[in-house]
Amino acid sequence: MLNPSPGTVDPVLIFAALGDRTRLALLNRLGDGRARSIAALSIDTALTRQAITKHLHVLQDAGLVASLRVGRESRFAARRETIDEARAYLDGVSRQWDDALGRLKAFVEE
Amino acid sequence: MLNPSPGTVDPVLIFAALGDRTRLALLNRLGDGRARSIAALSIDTALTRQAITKHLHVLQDAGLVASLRVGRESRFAARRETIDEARAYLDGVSRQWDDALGRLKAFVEE
DNA sequence: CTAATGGGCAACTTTTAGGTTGCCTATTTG
DNA sequence: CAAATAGGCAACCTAAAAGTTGCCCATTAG
Repeated sequence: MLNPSPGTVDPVLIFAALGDRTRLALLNRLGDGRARSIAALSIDTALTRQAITKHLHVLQDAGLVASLRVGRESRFAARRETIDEARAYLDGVSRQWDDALGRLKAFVEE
Repeated sequence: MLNPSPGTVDPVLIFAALGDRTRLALLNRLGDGRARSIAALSIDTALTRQAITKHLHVLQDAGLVASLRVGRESRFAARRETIDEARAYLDGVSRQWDDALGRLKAFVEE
């Protein structure tokens, strides 16, 4: 039904997609669960429709949004799964680092 | 004692810093809590020492690592706080999206 | 004291990301 | 059907990122 359901995505891709102000703003707008057309997402932004289109594709490649063509418009909606995947990754990092006590001490000693 | 303790950092900066394979690898190596010199972090990587240095500075600007000069070497260590900040941000996004039920339905209706 | 090691700095090259313009096609709508 | 709307595609332009090389300075080791 939707476009890409890429099971699991490379965390680097996800973080890179999140590391841009415009895309983070798009994601936040889509965070209300409503699917929106490219045109709808392009108003209220200084950028051109094509720029927004590119950003949406980056988000889609990262699995953060999915698209569906409806008539002449293509609607984009946020995907929870991938945000959760990013969270899980950071949780893993955090957990790994938990075991690493005495990190500041390690600054001094060799 | 350490270099920058930037209270709170722009999420975009953090995600952008995480969105690079080399930097994510560096972070993972530092995730054991040991502080390492640039030279130490440069072996086992195809890149030059200067390239690694640049990546470390990007990580530092994002608050993900801190550095301390010890004699002739400068040691870098991971900072838990900023990873937690990123986690908190994603938690917020996730929580916002929780309220958004019927997202898929919204694909069909206007 | 003289190597050798660890880094900083700056200039430079190359690749990629962000963005624009122009044009063409498909779908609505009056 | 004609005009308007929504997008796709491709070429192009910049600016920033990633990486390199070269050189110089500080610190440590023989």
